[in-house]
Amino acid sequence: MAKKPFTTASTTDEQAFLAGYDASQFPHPSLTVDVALVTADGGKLKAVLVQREQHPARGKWALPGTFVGIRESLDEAAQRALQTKVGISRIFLEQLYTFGQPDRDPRTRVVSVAYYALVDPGKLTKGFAADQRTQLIELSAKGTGKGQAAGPVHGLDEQGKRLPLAFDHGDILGMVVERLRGKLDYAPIGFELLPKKFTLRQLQDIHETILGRKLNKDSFRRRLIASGRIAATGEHEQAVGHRPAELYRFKGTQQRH
Amino acid sequence: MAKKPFTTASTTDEQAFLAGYDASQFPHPSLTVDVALVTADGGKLKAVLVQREQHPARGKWALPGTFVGIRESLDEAAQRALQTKVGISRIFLEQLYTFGQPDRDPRTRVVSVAYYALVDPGKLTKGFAADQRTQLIELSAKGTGKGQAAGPVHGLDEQGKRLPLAFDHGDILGMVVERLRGKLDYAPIGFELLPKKFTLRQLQDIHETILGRKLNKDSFRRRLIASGRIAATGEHEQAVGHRPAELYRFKGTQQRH
DNA sequence: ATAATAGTGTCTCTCAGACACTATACC
DNA sequence: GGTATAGTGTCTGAGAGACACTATTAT
Repeated sequence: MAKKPFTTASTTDEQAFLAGYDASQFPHPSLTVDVALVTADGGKLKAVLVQREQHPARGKWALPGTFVGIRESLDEAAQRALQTKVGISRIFLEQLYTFGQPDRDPRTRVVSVAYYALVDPGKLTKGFAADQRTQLIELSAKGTGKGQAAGPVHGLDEQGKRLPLAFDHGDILGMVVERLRGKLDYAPIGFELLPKKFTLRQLQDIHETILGRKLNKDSFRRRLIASGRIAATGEHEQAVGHRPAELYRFKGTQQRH
Repeated sequence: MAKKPFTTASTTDEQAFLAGYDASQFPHPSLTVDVALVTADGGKLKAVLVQREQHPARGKWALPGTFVGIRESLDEAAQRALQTKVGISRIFLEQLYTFGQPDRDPRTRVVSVAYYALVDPGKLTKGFAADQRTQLIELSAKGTGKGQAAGPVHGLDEQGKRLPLAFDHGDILGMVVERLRGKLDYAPIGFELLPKKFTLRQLQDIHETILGRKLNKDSFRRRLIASGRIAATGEHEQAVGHRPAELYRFKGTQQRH
């Protein structure tokens, strides 16, 4: 086969594809989206997870997800999953990676397109008491900074005890942390985790939480101001017990250089 | 719905999912992989494309692809597509992004997991005369360097005339170029496009081809040698009409810092 | 010897990190 | 005034770009 790349077999396969193939003819993988809704609060990286009530992986924590409808795009399916399972919409949402190991779900073949979403924790705190199965769970992320792998990740309860994740969702969250660390410096990641107006200290806290290490204050300030991505508002924070910092806002995505 | 996130509807949906859902019950998207097999030759970025013989998009050029089998992983499907359609295997292969717009294929709903593969053009030249429909086509990539978007991309024939791409494959190749530019500095991209032993000049040519701009010779040499990712072999190129350069080899992926 | 590219030494500029200092709020 | 954090000015070291120079091969 290596010597004759274009065999009859490959040609008929191609023709079957080109002829307009009937999707119901042989078994296909099922297709879902799973969304890691991530936020940073109190120096901790957290995600909204749903505790499973049924086997398999009963009692373990899973990402909110849904099947992909026959007429909706993947982005739309991810938005619908967030709206339906967490009751939130109009937030930053981006495709991460597609997970398709044949044994990742023991019931049947399920390929899952994973997304991550970012949200200001202030937008999330209301309404979470409604369902005890859905909670904001702290993530354990190994390593620090851009170079190192973060996962797999697991959940942590209030006492720092391990909460197991369902299926390969620990791997998914590990890749989310890695991706956030990698894109932090050149994509509007940090701003999505803060209110519209924020101080440079708050933004630095977000960066430190994602990277898992401390950053230099002076260098961080200079770099962010020089980036042209934020603008001073002239307003200042209030009642903080010390000199109030100026509030900045994100100017929106724009090209540099 | 925004006020009450956890409605009865979402709960029953969850239960249906948890109960172990029958995949054949309602229509699913079909799932394929498409692979951009990319190489750099003569200062041009090229990809292996297949000219379509049938409608839709008849005569246009498409990425080699295949349906995802029910028992194979996505990576395995991508490898199989390369083996079956191009007759090549054991090369660098990495998942890119999953394309799922409902109208991307006019026949039926097809979600495609796109991959990119990198290969030394020396490994590819043999055997391409066998099928005229499968050719190595130059890519038009806009912009330069990391910051700028590259796509959508189209093909170019020997005379520089535009060759239209099928479906959304121009968008896929645009994202491939973007990804290569972004990962070039910290992932073993360049080495995969060269023989095992190469000169620094060859490696710099590869980088310049991918980025679409010239690089500083001195700085490039220092940076690559200091990176610790390559090792001098002591051998030199031969019969080049000028001072022969030393041959280097890639030391393999390893962590720094 | 000449042409052409490989490879080295050094200067400068930019930027991150570090440190010291001043500024301004609440108590 | 005391305390805590905001914000500024300046020095230093690392690394990229630029340039000049030397080295080595084929013709």
